[in-house]
Amino acid sequence: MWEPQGYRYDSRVGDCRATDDGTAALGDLVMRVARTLRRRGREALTPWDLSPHQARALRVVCERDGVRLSDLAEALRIAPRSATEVADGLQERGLVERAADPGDRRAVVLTPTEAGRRVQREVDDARAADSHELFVRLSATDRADLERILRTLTD
Amino acid sequence: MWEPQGYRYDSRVGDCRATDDGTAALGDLVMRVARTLRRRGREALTPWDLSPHQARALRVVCERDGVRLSDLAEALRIAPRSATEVADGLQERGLVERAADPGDRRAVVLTPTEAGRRVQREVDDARAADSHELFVRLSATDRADLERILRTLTD
DNA sequence: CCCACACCGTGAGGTAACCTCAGCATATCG
DNA sequence: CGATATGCTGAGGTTACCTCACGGTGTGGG
Repeated sequence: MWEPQGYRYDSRVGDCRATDDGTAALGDLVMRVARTLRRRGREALTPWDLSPHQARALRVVCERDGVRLSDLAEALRIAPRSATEVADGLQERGLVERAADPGDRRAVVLTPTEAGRRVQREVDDARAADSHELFVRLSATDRADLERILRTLTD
Repeated sequence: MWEPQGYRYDSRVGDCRATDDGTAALGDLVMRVARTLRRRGREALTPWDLSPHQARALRVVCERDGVRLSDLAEALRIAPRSATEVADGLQERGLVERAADPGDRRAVVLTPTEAGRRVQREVDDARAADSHELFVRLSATDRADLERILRTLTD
């Protein structure tokens, strides 16, 4: 019985070796939690039939309220050409609109439609609810500790 | 100036909303650290020209010391057919060997070659060193707290 | 002023890593 | 012993990337 659901780049793995001081297991643990988050995030997106990338693109478009395709590519860390395709997908779904940049007639700016803005809000709420559901099991002090510790790891 | 290096499914994002109790930011933080780990893990793999998936497959083969293709597929959470291709890649590099399963002549078992075992050990060491390098910045108590907290999130 | 040059988005076409389906060889069970 | 299930793989499709080339547009030096 095989079911597709899974995606690539998991990296949750087994145990570590003797010489270790626990740091290897930490990496695996983080990856494991991240995998859970990613899976749930993907599932949370299905009602809108959006890929994670599309959701991210929509978020960028809504946040900056008008993005040039090349800027979107940079934000998404994909090649400029690929941003065209992401924009196509969002436009097909009626979530963004293409318009000529008044300041530079070569450029195309993506702006959110009303539907796009609404979907973005709903997706954001769903994501927050999902994250909440996972982390609410921690005590308040654990949450604070976790945040502090993770923050020292990201700078 | 565009450089490919990046891969998909990042999901490190901006801030959360007012109604929130910090749980949303926690999700983003975890994803962020995970992204760092994944990137570094990928970079650590380049000397052997292995994809993350191949490294994972090699690990499974070495751990279980002889895996049927269908079991590998299950471990990797990919379709059985796709395991054939992963095995092809590893075999081309001389890291695993195909052999008929003595107990079931339909099945093919993958066994690590000597080179495969060595590479697996080296990759594992590199990964451990990498994880160490990241987490060693934390105090011992922070590391213990982090491990404990993450463990309560994975059950 | 204009022309070489850089930059914008996109068509064309390629690749990697998945997938499903069909088919052959083998196992298993009534 | 035949029906049915299982294990691997060839053939071919999909998706999400990529590079290259091109036409339309800005820009700075002669």
